[in-house]
Amino acid sequence: MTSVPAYHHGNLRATLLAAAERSLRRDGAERLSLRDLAREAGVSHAAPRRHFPDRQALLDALAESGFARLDQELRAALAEAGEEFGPRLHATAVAYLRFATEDSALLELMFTRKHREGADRLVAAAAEPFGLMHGLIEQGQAQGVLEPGDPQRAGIVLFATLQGIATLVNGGLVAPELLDGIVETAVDQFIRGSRRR
Amino acid sequence: MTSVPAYHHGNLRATLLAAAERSLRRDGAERLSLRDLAREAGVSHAAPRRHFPDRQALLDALAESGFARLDQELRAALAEAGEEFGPRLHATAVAYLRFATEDSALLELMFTRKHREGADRLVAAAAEPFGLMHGLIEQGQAQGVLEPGDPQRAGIVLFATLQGIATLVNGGLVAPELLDGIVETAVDQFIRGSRRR
DNA sequence: AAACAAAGTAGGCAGTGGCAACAAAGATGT
DNA sequence: ACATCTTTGTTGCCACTGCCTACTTTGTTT
Repeated sequence: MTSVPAYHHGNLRATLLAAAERSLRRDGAERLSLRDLAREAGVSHAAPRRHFPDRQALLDALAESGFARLDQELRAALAEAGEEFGPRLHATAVAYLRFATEDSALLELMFTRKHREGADRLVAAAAEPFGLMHGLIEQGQAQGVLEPGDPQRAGIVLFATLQGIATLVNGGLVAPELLDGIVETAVDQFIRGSRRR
Repeated sequence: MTSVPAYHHGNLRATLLAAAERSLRRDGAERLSLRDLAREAGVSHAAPRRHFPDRQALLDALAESGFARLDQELRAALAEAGEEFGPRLHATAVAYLRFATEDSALLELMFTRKHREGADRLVAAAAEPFGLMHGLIEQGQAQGVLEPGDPQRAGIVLFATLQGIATLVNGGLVAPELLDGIVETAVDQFIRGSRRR
C-alpha cells in the first residue's frame, strides 16, 4: 500500500499525469478537468497549478509522454521483426496503428495542434518516431529495396499515411474490421511506389 | 442591407452558423462559445438552444457543412483538370490540402470523432467526398493506368494519405514549405504503387 | 378571435479554469 | 539550533460556460 503523506504529497505531478491518462482514455481530452484530477488525487483544486501552470500545459505533457511511448513501442516492434525490409515496415505499421487506435484520444492530442506556440518540447518529442521512420527508409534503400534519394519526403508520406488511416478509423469513417487489410494495402503500395526501378 | 426584425430574427440558425464558422477559423473548436455567438448575433444566451439542442449539435452541423464544401471544392478542382488520370489525381490532392490547411480547425472537427453516437448525418455527408475518391480510382482503372481490383482499399489509403499530410502540416510537425513537394511525392508514389504491372 | 406552435428572454444552477492570499512543510545557511 | 526562504499545499473568489425551467412575444392555424 502506498502511504499517503499528509501535506506534501511528494509525487503529485506523476499522480496527476497518471490520472489524466486514464481520464483521457475514458472520456477524451475535451472532458478532462483539472479539478476532477485534483479530487481523484485527494488534493485541493488549486494544487495542480503548482505543477502545471495551465490546463494546456498538462495536456502538452501528456502528448509529450505519448510520443515517447509511441517511439518505444515502435522500436520494440522493430526489434522483433528480423532483418528484411518488408516485414520490418509491416511490423512498424501494425504497431503504429495499434497504438493509434487503442489510445485514440491521446493520438489526437499529439497531432492536433492543440499545443500552443512554444511547444518546442513537444515537437522535439515528435522528432523521435519521425526519425525512426526515416531510419527505416534508409535501411530499405541500403538493402536495395527502395530507390535511393532523400528519405525525408518518403518518410513523411509514409508517416502521414499511417496517421491518416488511424484518423479515419478512430473517426468512425472506416470500419475497424477493414483495418488489417488497409494496412496491408498501404504497406504494399508504399513499397511498390518507391521501390527501385 | 439586411433588415433586423425585432423579436423573430428569421434566420438565427444561419447567422449562428456563419458566426460559428468564423469563430472556428479564428480560435478553434475548443474556444467556441454558444453564449459568445449569441452575443455576436445580438440575441439572448438561450436563443441558440432553439436551433441547436446542444453545443455538440452546432459543431456537428459545422462539420456536416464542411464535408459538403469539401466535396464541392474537390469537384470543382476535378472539373478543371482535363481527362488524364495523373493530373486529375494531382488536382484533387492539391484541392484537398488547400481546404485542409486553410480550414484546419474545421478539418479537425470533421474527422476527429468529436461527433457522438448518432451522427449518421455526418457519416453520410462524409460519404460524398469518399465516393469521389472512389470514382477517381475507378477512372484510373478504366484508363488502364491503375491495376484493376476493388477500388475501395486503394481509395481509403489515398484519402488517408492526404488526410495524414494535412494533420502533420496543421500540427506544425511538417513545415508548410514542404507541402507542395510532399503532395507531389504522395501522388507519384500512389500511382506507381497501384499502377498496372 | 382563440388556440397553438415556434422562437426569443430572464434567471438560476453546477461546474470550470485561473488568480491571489495565506499556511504548512522541508531545505538551507549561519 | 534556529531563523529564514522556497516549495507545495489550501481556501476563497471571479468570470465564464453549458444546460435547464419558466415565462413572453410573435406568427400561424383553425
